Amino acid sequence: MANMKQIAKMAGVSLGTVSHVVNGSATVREPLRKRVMDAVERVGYQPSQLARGLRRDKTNMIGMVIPDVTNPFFPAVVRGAEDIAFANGYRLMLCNTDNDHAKEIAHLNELRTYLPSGLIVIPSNFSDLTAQAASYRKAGAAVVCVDRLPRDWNGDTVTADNETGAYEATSYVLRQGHTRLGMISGPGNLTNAQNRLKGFKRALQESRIHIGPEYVQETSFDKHGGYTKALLLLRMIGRPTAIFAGNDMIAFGALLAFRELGLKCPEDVSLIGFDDLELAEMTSPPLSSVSQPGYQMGTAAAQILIDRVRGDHGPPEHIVLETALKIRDSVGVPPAENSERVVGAMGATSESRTPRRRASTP
Amino acid sequence: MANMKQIAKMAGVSLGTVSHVVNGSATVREPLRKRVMDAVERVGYQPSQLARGLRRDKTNMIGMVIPDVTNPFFPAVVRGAEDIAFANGYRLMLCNTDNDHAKEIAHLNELRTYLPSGLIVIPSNFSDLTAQAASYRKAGAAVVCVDRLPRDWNGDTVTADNETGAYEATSYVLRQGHTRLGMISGPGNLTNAQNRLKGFKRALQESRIHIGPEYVQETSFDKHGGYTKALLLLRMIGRPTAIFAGNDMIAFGALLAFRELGLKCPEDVSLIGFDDLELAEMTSPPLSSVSQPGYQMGTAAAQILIDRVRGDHGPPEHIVLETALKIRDSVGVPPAENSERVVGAMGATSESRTPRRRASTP
DNA sequence: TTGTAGGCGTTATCAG
DNA sequence: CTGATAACGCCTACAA
Repeated sequence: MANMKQIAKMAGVSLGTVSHVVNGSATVREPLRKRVMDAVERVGYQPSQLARGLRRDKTNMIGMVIPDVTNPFFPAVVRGAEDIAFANGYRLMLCNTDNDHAKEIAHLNELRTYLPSGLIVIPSNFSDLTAQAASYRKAGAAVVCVDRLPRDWNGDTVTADNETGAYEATSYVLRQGHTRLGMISGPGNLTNAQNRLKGFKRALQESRIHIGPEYVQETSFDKHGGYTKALLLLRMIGRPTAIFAGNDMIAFGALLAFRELGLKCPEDVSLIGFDDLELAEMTSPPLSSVSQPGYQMGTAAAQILIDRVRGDHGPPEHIVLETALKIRDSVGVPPAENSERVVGAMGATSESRTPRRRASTP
Repeated sequence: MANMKQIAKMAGVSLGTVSHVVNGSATVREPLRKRVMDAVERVGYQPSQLARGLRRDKTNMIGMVIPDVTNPFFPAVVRGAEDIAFANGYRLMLCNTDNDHAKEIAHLNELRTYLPSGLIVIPSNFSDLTAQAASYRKAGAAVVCVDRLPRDWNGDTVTADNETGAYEATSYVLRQGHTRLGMISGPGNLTNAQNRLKGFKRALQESRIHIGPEYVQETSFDKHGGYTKALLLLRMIGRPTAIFAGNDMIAFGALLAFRELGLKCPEDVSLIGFDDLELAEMTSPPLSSVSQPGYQMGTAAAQILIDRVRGDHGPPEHIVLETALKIRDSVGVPPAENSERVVGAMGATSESRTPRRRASTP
């Protein structure tokens, strides 16, 4: 690959002049400039990002640290970030933490040796990024947190308005006449799960509806958790007539549980999710859900990051994106009180009937 | 961040010695070695990947170029690659091409200036990577293609056994008694789509079943394409009693079309997909599909790449992974011949009822 | 306006 | 076995 020295020789100018025209760091007189540009064109010269990064103490890379690309909500965020990054000449280094804080730290430590311009992080469970972020900032790199926030986070953030979204979803369910609601919430230490729970409770409160603590179950943000907790909720005496799932994956799991118990949705139980994944409309019945703008979360985060790199030293930004209630067919009116069919008597063996994980071929 | 010079000073040795102990490039006597290691530990020294890359003419980065992370099949591949990469000290730079060859080329060109160890690419439509790959190889970087192959590709490959998978799926459908099959195939220029079509045709041939060319529709690998083409197929006189979808997204679109036409699956039409996405079991009815090991495709690709970097100069590897037929509920016996309900009379306005794209919140 | 030269943090070569 | 020292490709004072 060609380098500046070669271009300089070809154009009959000094190496420094080449650098100046390439970077516009000094006005070079037209004839020289043209000679340089011609040489650049001719050999398709591109400056080495490595050398440049070494010299400038900063590369055009952005570390993107997420729990798991395989989790259907995150790719949208990644894609949004990549689009903005690419449009501005930045590249994304993708890291999966599996929600493991140790792995997260490991990634952050290694990433730093590439001198990225910044980090876009969807924190893992129990994340504490303050120390790491401080170290990155000292090196002139920006760190923005997305979707959920680590403990005591004081930097830039991009989140969805989880509380309002949950509030609206719950209110909608209440308006259909339900009074015994259940919630299958995400991990209690995740701020997004916390806020959705808060919205849920606020809506109940405003309607002066009380539910026992056993109606709120906490689990991980996945199908298996939703399945297990839905089973639990539905086997209670006085089972909920509607369930608010902390996210769509949980809702999908709940749907599996409904199916297993022979309960029809929404005739026997109503269900509403959060995320509005692309496949929510494919389930049976099509899932009502709170849509949150994953792609925009990514673009917003990348944009803040790039602004910071370009010298924006203002106070921390806290972008909160709106959610939107997406009504489909999974919420109906509550069943007549006396129609509650007892289920779950046969449930003793249900542990072994857990939904299969993704099939794998050797 | 600490550098070698500082470590050298702390340990009271020369810079070169530090390099030797860090890289094991020469045996350093124990006392010295220990002093160096202590200093390294104390300040948490990590070598600059930038400087190292500049010097070695190669970094520990792997460019991962895919059509779109947002497409549910690809994240598994990415994840597989990232796991192997991470375990070996490599990082992934993720690039989305949107199946646009120009964008693909742009990515490859820019990536090169980071001197990656190699590239894992899921080629775009009409991809021709021969020139680019040659240039990468000349620079000592490896290039492996995954899932589908560019025109005249002669390098390492990792693919699924698409033809066999499609053959088995089709045979299974035929065994249920169907004789009028339709196929909604992926883009004709994609090798994976071609091979699935080939498997489909081979199964038909072996059963001596002939279908007119209008029973094979080609479209893009997405829900919208599946929806449109399914509508078309189902409005034919003598419509197929079973449809083989080129991938699950197409199948999902077909399901939407069934729903719109009031056709029950599998009573009125059977359907089978390809990919076995995690959400195939959530649809109504649960979708039978050919499962292909995306994660393993990623790990295999990364492993080949790393082997190459480590000096494996053998002939091109062509890894073909097995698929597995996943039987759920979307394939049944064909409906009685005279029960074909005419549909589609009201379909004139259907263009406007296209499935919505993902909702976006401003 | 243009050129020169030092140095970013490493690795690798080559004396000692 | 250890220590200088010269690149790697680029940017940026500073000098001309």
